[in-house]
Amino acid sequence: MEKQAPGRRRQAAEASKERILNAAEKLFSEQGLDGVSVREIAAAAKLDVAMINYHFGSKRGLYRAVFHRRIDQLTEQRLGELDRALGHAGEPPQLRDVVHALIAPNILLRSNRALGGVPFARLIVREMTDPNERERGIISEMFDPTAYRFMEAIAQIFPGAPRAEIHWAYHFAIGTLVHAMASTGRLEYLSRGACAMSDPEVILARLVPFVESGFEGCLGHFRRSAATASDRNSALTPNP
Amino acid sequence: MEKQAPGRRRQAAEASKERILNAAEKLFSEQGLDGVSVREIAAAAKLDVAMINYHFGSKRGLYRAVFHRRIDQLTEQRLGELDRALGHAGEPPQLRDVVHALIAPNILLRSNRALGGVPFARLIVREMTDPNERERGIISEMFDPTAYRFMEAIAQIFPGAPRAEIHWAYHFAIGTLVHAMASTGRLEYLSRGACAMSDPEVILARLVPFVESGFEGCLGHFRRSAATASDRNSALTPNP
DNA sequence: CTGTTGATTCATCGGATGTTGAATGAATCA
DNA sequence: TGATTCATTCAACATCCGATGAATCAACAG
Repeated sequence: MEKQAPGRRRQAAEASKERILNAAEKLFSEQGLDGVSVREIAAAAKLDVAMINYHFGSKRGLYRAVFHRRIDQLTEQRLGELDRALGHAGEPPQLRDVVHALIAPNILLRSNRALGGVPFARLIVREMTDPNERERGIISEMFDPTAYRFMEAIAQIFPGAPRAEIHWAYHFAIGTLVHAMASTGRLEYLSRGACAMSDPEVILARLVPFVESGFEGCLGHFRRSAATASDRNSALTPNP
Repeated sequence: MEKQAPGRRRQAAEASKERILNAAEKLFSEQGLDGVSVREIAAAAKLDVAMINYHFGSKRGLYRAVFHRRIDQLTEQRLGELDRALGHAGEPPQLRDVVHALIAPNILLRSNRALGGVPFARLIVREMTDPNERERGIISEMFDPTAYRFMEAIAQIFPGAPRAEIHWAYHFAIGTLVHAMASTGRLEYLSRGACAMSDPEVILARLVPFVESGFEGCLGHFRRSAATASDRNSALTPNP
């Protein structure tokens, strides 16, 4: 027998891990990996310090675990919406739908505590803007698969565009998205409260047109023009 | 006599401060405020640990000084280009010129070591995406004056646009810019080297059209339409 | 030359850091 | 029930942290 009733033991242990993960997610998002001590996290979770190393091996292990708890769900949401935007095969999708699929799950995440809420969104921003992110590989694990799929969708919409130009435009679009996820409060501060990031639909109604137009501005003149010989047949995904 | 020849004393001291500032700028940009110890900075500057507290009071004081050394020069550049974009009074400026003035100095900064180069650019990104930035106030000091002036220029181009919509679009534009300043290496990584951030002109030739189109997408339909009564006469800068 | 100023060095302070091994105790299993 | 597993607690480890007061030394003024 391998899959029995959870057992009060494992169940309690699992609850402890969740308490630690919740405290770590909140504190890491506010202060950064190096700005928080394991003692602070343990105190916030109302558990002993040693529990963190027992359950997660190390502080770094806990940091990784905070992301791992959310990765699958977020990736699933983004790819699901992309598939819906792609619709039936053969026909190029609408740019607006692809941009919405690219952006919406990440913005809606902010107001959905089950998906991590603002703390997890801030944490993603922290990791995405950290020049030492590579050595951890969390961003790659989280976003590489969706990135190439989204760029393929963009390539369908602008068939003549060289792959490098698609990468540039995609990079800019992600930048716009990341900053919108950051919730630094600077928009509210500068606008003296005239703007608020509390309603995700209010954000999306403005962010999606901005990014959509950005793509058009970068790639629009490739829409119906023929690709040059060197650009044709260049795959967006890397070759083995 | 108060302003004599510098004196070898002050001159040597000033050189020490510069050594510390350079080391701190590099290390803070790579590892963050909490990721670097004053001992590491002192070692990189080949000076005693106590020198940091002697010259800058505290670690926080050094952090602030790293920004202060660059603030004036950067603000001057940005406002100078904006003034040139605004041209002669009365006539609305070209959107492309305003966007270029908004973006170019920050991108050119990356390849100009005298302005801080990539390290200072990364440091700005770190500070801009930190939710605890407010308590330090560095970003406000650095960007508030220019922000309002740029938004006024945008308002001239889209006379019917409500101030809140201008704030939204400006916020998105800054996000695109900030991510481009980050130099995370992810663009190069995803594109397998097909794109590179080394040449600022290559970046600007793509980034400016992206942001320009973003503004158009958000505010374009306000360009020649009349403002509503509630929007008219609403100043962009805060009232006293 | 003499006394003073101020930059630099040295040693050290109290405390916080991540991590660990041993002890504890309760749920689980034979 | 008795043995065992394992989550949890406790105490401690070695190290690093930011900061400082006293000592040192050279440049400067008179």
